[in-house]
Amino acid sequence: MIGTRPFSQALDRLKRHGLRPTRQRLALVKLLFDRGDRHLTADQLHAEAAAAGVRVSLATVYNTLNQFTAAGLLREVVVEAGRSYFDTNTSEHHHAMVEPTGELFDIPAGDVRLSALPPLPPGTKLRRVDVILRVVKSQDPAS
Amino acid sequence: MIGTRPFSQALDRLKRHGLRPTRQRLALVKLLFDRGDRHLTADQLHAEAAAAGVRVSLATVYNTLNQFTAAGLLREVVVEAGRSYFDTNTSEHHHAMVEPTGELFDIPAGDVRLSALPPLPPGTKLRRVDVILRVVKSQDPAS
DNA sequence: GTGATTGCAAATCTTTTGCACTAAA
DNA sequence: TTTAGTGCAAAAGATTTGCAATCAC
Repeated sequence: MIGTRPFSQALDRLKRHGLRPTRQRLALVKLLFDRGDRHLTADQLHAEAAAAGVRVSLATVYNTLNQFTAAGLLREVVVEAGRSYFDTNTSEHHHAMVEPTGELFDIPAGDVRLSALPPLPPGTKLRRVDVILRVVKSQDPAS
Repeated sequence: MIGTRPFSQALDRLKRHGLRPTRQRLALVKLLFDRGDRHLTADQLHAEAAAAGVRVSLATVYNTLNQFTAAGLLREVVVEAGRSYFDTNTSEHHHAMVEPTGELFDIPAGDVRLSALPPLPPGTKLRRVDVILRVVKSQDPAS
């Protein structure tokens, strides 16, 4: 029965990461992962939940996004001063960000070639590399 | 007379960018540029000013940093969710950021080679590329 | 039951803004 | 003078937190 698939997928995803499957978490997991790769702020997800008839407080959305990130379900993307995006794609990749709207697009890791690593600050090791292409809507739509 | 150099340098820098040289701006320019490349938050600069005996309000520090950035004297760097750094190095370069302290180090642009540009979102043109190496203090200081 | 989770409101943190006052040109 | 710049306090926006009520196990 295909209709039950999304539910068990969401449930499995939570269980796999040791998160108790509450009504709110199940709903948020579905909103996040049922529609491909997404970049959402807490506020956007909260609005989506409301639109979908799911009652969740904004505080719970924040807490849940942080838990999901800590559990490895999501990745936090910081490209603008006062706003955090949560990315459902946790595999290695980069981002293009459209100014000033803040829209995000994925850039496959393979599309950006980084030379041999530059010297790191002493006593540190590399955890991750983020490449952000900051783009603007071009005045000339033909170019 | 060498003693007057820093003063006229600060004054020139402001004049060159069409900024009226007030007592506060002169003091902030000196704090920012007399000590090599720096990455500072508004709060840090405000604290430095206070320590140096310069009376400036935090609001003025924020406004001044934004004006300096708009005038091209500084560059804003966003690497952490709720905090903006201002970089006195406005030439092309990248950053290494130490977690979780937030310390920033410059990476020369030449140390990172980017392949041919990946396809950009349609109707946009590239404004800037930011590369952020996220590093952690290594447990093993010898490595 | 018992401990984890939620909702709400209040608190926190960073940054911006309104407005009367002060200083630069 | 005239206009730009400053300080203060209040406002704004994003995020976190304290605590009582609720839910999963």
